Amino acid sequence: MTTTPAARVPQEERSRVMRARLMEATVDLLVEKGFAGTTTTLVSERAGVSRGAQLHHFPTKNDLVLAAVEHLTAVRGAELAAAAAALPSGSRRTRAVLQMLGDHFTSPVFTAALELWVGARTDETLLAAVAPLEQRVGRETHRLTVECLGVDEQHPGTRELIQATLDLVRGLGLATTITDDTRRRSRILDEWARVLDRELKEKP
Amino acid sequence: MTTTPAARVPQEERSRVMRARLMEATVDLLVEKGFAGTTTTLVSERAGVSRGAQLHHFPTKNDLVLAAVEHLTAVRGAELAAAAAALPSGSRRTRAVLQMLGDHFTSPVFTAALELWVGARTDETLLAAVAPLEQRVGRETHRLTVECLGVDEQHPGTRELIQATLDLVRGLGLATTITDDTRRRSRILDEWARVLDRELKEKP
DNA sequence: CAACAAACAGTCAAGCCTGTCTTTAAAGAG
DNA sequence: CTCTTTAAAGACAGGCTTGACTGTTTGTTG
Repeated sequence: MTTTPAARVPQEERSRVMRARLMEATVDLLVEKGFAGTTTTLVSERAGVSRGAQLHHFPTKNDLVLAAVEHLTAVRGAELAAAAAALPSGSRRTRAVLQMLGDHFTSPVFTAALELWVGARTDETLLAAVAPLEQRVGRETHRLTVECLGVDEQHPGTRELIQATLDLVRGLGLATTITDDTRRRSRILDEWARVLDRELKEKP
Repeated sequence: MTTTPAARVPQEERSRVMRARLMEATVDLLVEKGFAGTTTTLVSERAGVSRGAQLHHFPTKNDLVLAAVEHLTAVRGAELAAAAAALPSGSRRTRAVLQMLGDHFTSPVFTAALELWVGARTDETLLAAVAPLEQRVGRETHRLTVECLGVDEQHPGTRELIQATLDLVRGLGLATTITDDTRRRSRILDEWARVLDRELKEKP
């Protein structure tokens, strides 16, 4: 035989797969080794892609990380939307929404995003790419939360309480990266749900 | 002249000064360049200390960073205590306490601490040093907040509300490192102060 | 004042990361 | 079937960081 006639994959598809493998390896490594520990060499090894191929698709490390940021953004959106769809209804809904947010902000995707935020803080180029994306995600998350809770954003104070809720879970997520205290988190969210229900129910 | 008889400093003092210079330079660089960007070479340059002297006091980078963590912890405590002492009394006290916390969690010391947290997440050794210190600081901050607000921690729910408040400002601090939106932060704290006063006043 | 120890200074080699370069294989077009 | 273009592979050099090493100055102690 001269060449294997079986494997006949169009180059567009090949590229897509390669890029996906590289981006996913990047996100994995962000979680595992942190931003600084995510070297291009490790990424290509982890992805099972040769260094040449990697540099063909992503000429510089920034190109790779930027692509990974976009990829991550998409994953984050999908994950959250899925969780929102599976939300129960009834009296415990507020608590369930908080649980969903809490889970999301302690998941690996959050960890990877955290590494990017902190990395972007001292990297001009990365910041330019991360900031707008993050703003979009933030707005989308806000919208989703409002929708899940079924509250009226026009009512004064409501918008701020939702924002506070999101900042709270962000803070909880950050704390979790160092010491994972699930019970503590749970109690806080219990109480927060109570406050939220009370404050928001008066403004239907 | 043979030697300048004027400068006669005991070695203990010299060491102390040198170490302090190095630790402060380290903290500065953490803010400016991030954890990964804080190289030992940069630190010695910034501190105006020779490389030899640096390695004499801190044989490895970890030794240096660990010392910086402790130093930072002390600074954080002092800063917060000072802010607490200057707190006004009266009806707007709750808001003032939140402002104090908000300011603290957006200050350079917080930024440096953030870099250490994130760095420690993927560095076994660093984590072992940061985690216990952070727990101490956390408890101390909690205690201080309770004291400033003058609330009764025994009352069910109060403890969780205080914890939530601290996690909220932590989240706000994290968000600020990417996009500094002072007005947004201010409105959120306004609203939270209102809620807090209402929730806590019922439990004197 | 003399000997010792600590503090300080600066150089050096090893290892790692990034990105360039050359070469080979595969796909698409004529 | 051949030619061109794109994808993939792997070696290579330049730059940077870390920590070890040698030598010098300064303080302390007998």
